[in-house]
Amino acid sequence: MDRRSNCVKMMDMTIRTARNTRRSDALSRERIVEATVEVLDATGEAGLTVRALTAHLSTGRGAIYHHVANKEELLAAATDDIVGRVTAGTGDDDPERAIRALALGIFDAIDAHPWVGTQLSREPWQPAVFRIWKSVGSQLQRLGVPGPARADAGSALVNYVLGAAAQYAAGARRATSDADRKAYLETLAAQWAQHDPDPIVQDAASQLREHDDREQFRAGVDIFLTGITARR
Amino acid sequence: MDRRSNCVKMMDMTIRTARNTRRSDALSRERIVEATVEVLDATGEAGLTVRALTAHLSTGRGAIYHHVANKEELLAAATDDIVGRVTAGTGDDDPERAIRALALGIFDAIDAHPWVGTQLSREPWQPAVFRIWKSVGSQLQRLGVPGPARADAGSALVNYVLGAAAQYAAGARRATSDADRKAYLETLAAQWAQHDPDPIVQDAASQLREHDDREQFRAGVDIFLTGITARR
DNA sequence: ACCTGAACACCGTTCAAGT
DNA sequence: ACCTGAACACCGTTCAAGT
Repeated sequence: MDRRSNCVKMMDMTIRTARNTRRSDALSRERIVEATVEVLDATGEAGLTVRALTAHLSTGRGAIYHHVANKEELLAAATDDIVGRVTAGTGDDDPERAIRALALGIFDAIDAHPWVGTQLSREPWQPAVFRIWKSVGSQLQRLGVPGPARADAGSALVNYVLGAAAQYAAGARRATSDADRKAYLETLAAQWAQHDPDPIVQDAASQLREHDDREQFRAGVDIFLTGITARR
Repeated sequence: MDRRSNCVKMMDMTIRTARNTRRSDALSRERIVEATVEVLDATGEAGLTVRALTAHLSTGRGAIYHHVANKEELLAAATDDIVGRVTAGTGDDDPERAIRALALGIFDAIDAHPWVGTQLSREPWQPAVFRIWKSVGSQLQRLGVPGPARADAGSALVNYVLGAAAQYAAGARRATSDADRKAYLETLAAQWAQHDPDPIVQDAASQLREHDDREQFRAGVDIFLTGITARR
């Protein structure tokens, strides 16, 4: 990591000396957000420090404050970057299929970038969450859900997606590989079963061992869609 | 605050001198968790620092580490304290009404203690979340939802409740009074409406101005229950 | 205008020293 | 055994000084 960032720094210096111009990757809000995503993906939420970020960008600690107000804005911008790619890609003709695709798209984005799940449920009025509201709202309109009911339906669906996002993200953070994840759930199920003799818990523990997060998430979307269309 | 904590310290000293015994409020995990709730309620999540907590307890910074492993455990224990009171109080005969009461109980607890909402969606395997899972699971069983479907239904409902919890908590954190909250939503709706001419957004902005968080949350629970019973 | 990096005002946690 | 508080290894953010 240190080796690599020194190497990048040397390349920049060469370019600057040769052309005698501004370095080609001069700081910009865009470049900073891109670097933020890189640092978050590589080292997780705890790894995103201003020191780590500015080292990755080969610049001084204060430099980023010329382009973003603070770390919170940085996290919101990085999250919007990822979510923007998801909401841009849902062009299905059938509104119900479009909603499913949107929800699963967000699930998969969080699987790839767990920090997105944590960030989404932290601040309701950030751009990324606004994007999700807007997407869900327009599909519900196309589905024929009328005005006031649409607000309730949208709220239910968005809150479900964000809630699941945060929970699954925490799991993905804890166990990176599939094997780790399975072992972790196994231990947890055993703990539950040992801790509490209640048949509900015994049953839940055995379900936990063999459950598939993505399938369970999909089933939840179906339940809400059923609830929405049943009262249309 | 400083005045008050000095006063408490002096009282303790008097008691100790007079009786020549251990001070009456000797540290214990229970007392520490109680103090944590007090500090969180008074100053919010950002206000809970080990320094503030140990000052409130009139003790040294390191003292709490004899009773809890770290700050994360402290937050989980404080959250479990609040959620435990909610799950203990739902004894309705009708399982559907019991689910509604549980969900609204958690909503109200978060309204009173916004930090609970944030904490609940941060760590899926903490005691407080386990409590919620267990409560929901047993009511769904009484509702007649069979094994595998019950896991999907439980996951959907818990994720919805936790997602809504985090979103509303963030709102409650930002605006304490009802008037503040209304003014804030007003400003936000105006920003949306100005920022984006899309009719979906215009419509959502006007809904936002007059919407009631608690009613919307309740509507979401209804949508979910409809979805569950429609496929039973 | 933009960047640098030392300085500031904080954190959570540890641990030798006390009782 | 339990508590104390200085010390440690960090944070995010600011700002005078540079280019």
